[in-house]
Amino acid sequence: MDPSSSSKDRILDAAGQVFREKGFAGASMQLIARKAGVSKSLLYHHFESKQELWRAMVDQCFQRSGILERFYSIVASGDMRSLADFAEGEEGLFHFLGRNPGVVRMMNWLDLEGGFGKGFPDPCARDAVLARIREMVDRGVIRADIDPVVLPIVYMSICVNWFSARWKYLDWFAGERDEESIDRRFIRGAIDILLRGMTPDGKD
Amino acid sequence: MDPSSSSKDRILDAAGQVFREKGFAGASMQLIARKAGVSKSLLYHHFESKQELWRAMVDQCFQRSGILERFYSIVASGDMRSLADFAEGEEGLFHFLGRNPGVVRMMNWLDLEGGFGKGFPDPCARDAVLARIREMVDRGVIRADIDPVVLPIVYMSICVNWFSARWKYLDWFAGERDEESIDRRFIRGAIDILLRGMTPDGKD
DNA sequence: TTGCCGACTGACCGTTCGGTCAGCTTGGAG
DNA sequence: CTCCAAGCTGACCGAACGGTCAGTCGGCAA
Repeated sequence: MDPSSSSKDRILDAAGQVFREKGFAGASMQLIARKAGVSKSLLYHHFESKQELWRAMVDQCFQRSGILERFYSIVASGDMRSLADFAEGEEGLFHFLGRNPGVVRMMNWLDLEGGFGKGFPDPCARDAVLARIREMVDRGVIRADIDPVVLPIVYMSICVNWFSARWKYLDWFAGERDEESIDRRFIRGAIDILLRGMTPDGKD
Repeated sequence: MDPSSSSKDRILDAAGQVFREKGFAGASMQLIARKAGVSKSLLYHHFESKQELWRAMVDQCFQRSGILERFYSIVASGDMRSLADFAEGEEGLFHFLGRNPGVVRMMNWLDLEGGFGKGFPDPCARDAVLARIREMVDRGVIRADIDPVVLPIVYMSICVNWFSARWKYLDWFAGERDEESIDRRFIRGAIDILLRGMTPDGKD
């Protein structure tokens, strides 16, 4: 842990590591303090409780990664000409999530342990997402008979689950050089299935 | 908790409820014992440790749901004439998982907390799954240029994540009668996307 | 120099954790 | 009836938990 940064930042970083690895229930304040190189008491000097530290770590995780801005700019802006911008491009959400596996894993803990922390996407994202999808349907880049509610959930599910369960599938990708190239291959393959479906000619 | 069943079964049932809700780290033997209506000591009479109880509960969960037999019969048998049998039919894996949300949620805990418990799909499933996909490609029911490794992972991801995060999306499905009909609508929509893709005519 | 404040610590609190153990009850075999 | 094993319990253990608190320290303003 970098000793030059402020102790509060070091605590947040350590909390990020421990919480993301073990979840809320599995993490202990002792371990976070040890990883940050400070006493346990200092955690309570900067944060009211374990839940408060968790919340702060979630906020920092979202903020530092810029996922919310990225998400809303992709969803709400009008400059998305095709699905490629949405999913396939290096600047698309899928690759962005792929470049931030920690955030995605944290999102999975939020799903399972529920409760505190704002979660993502938050409730107010719904209308923006649905409006965007409806617009893309109007422009003909998304099939009209697709369920507009199901689509974003499927999209998120694939990404969120991958970064929790990928360790189970590492040996399925025998021959790949490293984990990063496995990630890339999975994302490319998943986007391909999402865009074009698994059947030939889009029919069963 | 049904008092007529054996105490060991009551413990396993209670462990299932608590573990699935709180995960391994978040669950306590005290609470499981209380839910089962027995003393904590009895848990240790029937099971060596907390890990052993977790493992037994995972086994019972897999066995009772019949998910492994179902999975291997779907994957390995030759009587699957089309993708409909694999995914869309009421007897397909997707609907089967939808009818067993507890198993799916447990699988998500296994993914995140890693470690003990055999997990699913187990490593030896890989070859069977890949052979099956290759055969379906040969018969022309799956596109030849699809990544055969990515497909089953995407498939599992959608299902596993849905039953962990569905509480976040309940209000996205405004107008649906109950949670069961939401599940049905999601599964139908997700299978539709999986089979046919989100683009019209299967192209971007 | 004094006073104050925020950063920081170690000792400590009550509680709960996973786990142990001696001993009680019960029912079937001999 | 005796015996024994299995089912079952409450009291208990040391460790770890989240959290508190009195107090030390360095820096800064007056």
